[in-house]
Amino acid sequence: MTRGRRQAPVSKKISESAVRRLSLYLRTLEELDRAGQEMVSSEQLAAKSATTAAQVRKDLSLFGSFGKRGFGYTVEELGRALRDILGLTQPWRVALIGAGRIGSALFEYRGLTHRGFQIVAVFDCDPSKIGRKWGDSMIRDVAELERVVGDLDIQIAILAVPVEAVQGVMDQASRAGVRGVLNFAPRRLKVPAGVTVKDVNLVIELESLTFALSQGV
Amino acid sequence: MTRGRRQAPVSKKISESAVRRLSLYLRTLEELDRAGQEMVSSEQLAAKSATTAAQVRKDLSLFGSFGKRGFGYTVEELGRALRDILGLTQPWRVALIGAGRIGSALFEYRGLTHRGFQIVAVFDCDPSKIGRKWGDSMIRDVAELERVVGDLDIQIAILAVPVEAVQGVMDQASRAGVRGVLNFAPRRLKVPAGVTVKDVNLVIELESLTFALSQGV
DNA sequence: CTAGTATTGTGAAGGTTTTCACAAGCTGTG
DNA sequence: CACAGCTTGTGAAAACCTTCACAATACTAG
Repeated sequence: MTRGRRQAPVSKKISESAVRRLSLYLRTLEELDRAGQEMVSSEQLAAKSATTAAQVRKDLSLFGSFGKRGFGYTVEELGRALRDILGLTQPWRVALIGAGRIGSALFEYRGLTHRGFQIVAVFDCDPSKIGRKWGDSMIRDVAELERVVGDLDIQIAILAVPVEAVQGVMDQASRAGVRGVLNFAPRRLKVPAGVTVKDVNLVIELESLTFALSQGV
Repeated sequence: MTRGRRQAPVSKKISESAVRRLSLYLRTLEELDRAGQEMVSSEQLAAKSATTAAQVRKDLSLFGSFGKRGFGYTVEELGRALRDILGLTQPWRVALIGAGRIGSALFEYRGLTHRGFQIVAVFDCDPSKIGRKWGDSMIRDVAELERVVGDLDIQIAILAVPVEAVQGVMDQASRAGVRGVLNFAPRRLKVPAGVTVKDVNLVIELESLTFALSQGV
């Protein structure tokens, strides 16, 4: 073992919220890097990520020791470490399922490719859409999902289909070997073990907003 | 006080996650209602909402007592109670700021109006978009934001603008009297006290997904 | 080389959320 | 009416997460 950064203590269980903060830290670090800053303290990282210095240090300590006592963290080095922890050193190959409004917005969203998420295939079940060109890929029939996921080595699926269709599509996707899913339909999906799902649900966000607003009255 | 349901014990602090679960329960109840079911047990509600029966009962007990021992909850009555708690008895008037891809997808999204969120004004700063018709409203210049928010009695703003512009738009919105904000731009907003912000950030969702996937290896 | 300053990394304390387990209470039956 | 069966509502326990506080340590200046 070198005197450099230590690796993760053991495989502890990491909380969802800790992981989300790591993702925030990474964004902050990228901003600092663009601004040309080389070192950052837990204090500053916390201020820019809306948390506390102790929380930052605790979160990082779950994975190792990345700073220098008395001086803080190297922006670039900590960024690399976080990318490593979050699994962002490889590019991820993503299937977008559903070429409606949400699908279209996601397809155009630059933030995804910029972070290493490549949408390598788009699917729909509407015959009037299948065959149309989006960017330089073509909208495919969702019936081909199983074959294409294998052929293109796709690991992640984004489900942007109507709620009635989503469980069926999910079943196809998991049979095809997709291991991670970002689900925009407002239904809790049943998935086999080994498949991870994250839900994005605007109504829940809005309702937690209206709850807060009504409380405040 | 009648022998009916009791009201909230006192004004305790309610956790964000509890509120989000209430929103989930409400959706489950609406599904059950459409299916014609009249009663539901905490057990069943939990199964359909991906949590535990004890959690359901604890969450509800934060606000009062809505069930009948030995029999469970009346689907319709509990639904009404949850709508009341979440502040959904009034319709909410929403401004959509940003008429790009995301804005467009949100504008078309039926789920919002269905839940009582009315998009009563759309704004952009791109002169080529201002004046265009979307549905039966017109895209307005974001410079008019302050006046229109007052005139139309808007309480909530959805920010679907580029990250560089978002803090400026937020400042305008809070000056205009908006009290709740759903922010799609990947930047933590600074807001005056009394304004509540919820962030929606796809990159964080995807990165917590890739974290899980890389761990699983 | 030593003293001084700054900031990390981390056990322990404190706080919050979830789970457990059971008394309380409702309804149908005999 | 009394009893049996079932499910709620809720204190108490357990698990989990955040904050505190300080020893360890890296670097700079003298």
